[in-house]
Amino acid sequence: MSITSDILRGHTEAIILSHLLEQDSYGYQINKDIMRKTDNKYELKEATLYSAFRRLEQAGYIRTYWGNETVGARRRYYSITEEGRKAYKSYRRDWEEAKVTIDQLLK
Amino acid sequence: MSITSDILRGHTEAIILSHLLEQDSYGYQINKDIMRKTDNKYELKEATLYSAFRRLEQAGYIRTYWGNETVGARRRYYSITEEGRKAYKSYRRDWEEAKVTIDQLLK
DNA sequence: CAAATATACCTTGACAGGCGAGGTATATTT
DNA sequence: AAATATACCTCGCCTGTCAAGGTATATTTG
Repeated sequence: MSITSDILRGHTEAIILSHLLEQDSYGYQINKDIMRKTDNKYELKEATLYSAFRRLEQAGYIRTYWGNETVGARRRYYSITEEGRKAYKSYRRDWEEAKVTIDQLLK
Repeated sequence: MSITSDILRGHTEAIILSHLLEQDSYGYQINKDIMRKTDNKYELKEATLYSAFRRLEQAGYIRTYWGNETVGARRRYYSITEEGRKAYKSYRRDWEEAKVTIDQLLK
């Protein structure tokens, strides 16, 4: 793991939203995807993930529904809302700007 | 202000160390420098700054001494230690890697 | 077949960093 | 005389991360 909690902080929600842009998904899957995508360099801890889901739902950025699995454990799916897409875009702009600014400040 | 507290978090110490690489400085000046460098887009709040100084000193990354001003308010200067330089370099590597990873995760 | 592992969900409470709000003191400007 | 600028500092709140714990089902392994 090379990304600290403090760097992670503030990106969690955007990372989740980004994933949901592609397709609806559920917690366990999102978690695995992130690890796979980053060659296990980055792991969203479960507690972090679920608290982020709560915030995103609260904010109206995602909606949730239960999957209709007949075998295996039940899955709670999440889908991004129109508001969520806007929030994602806004976040992306902020991030591009923040990167430049931080780079400046680190010389 | 375009950088949120959550994005800022985790960069404060590195930003301070980076400033001290150039030359010894003091709190008020560092604060002003950062605002100037970023066209007021970024401000390190005083409470944030001073608590970071405490942590950096605790960690042995900076040393502190009082300036010998004869007029005006006294100044507490900070200088970076050899350990601090190492920490800065380590941080820089992490940041370069984190940028790539976060970009990946945001697609 | 019992135990371990994988899939899948969730909560609680501790911790740490950012920062609003407040404070002190000196020098200059209005 | 009051306001502003320079310069320092502390207290306590807030919020996001996460360790540790829990539940339930299905599959693999010894």
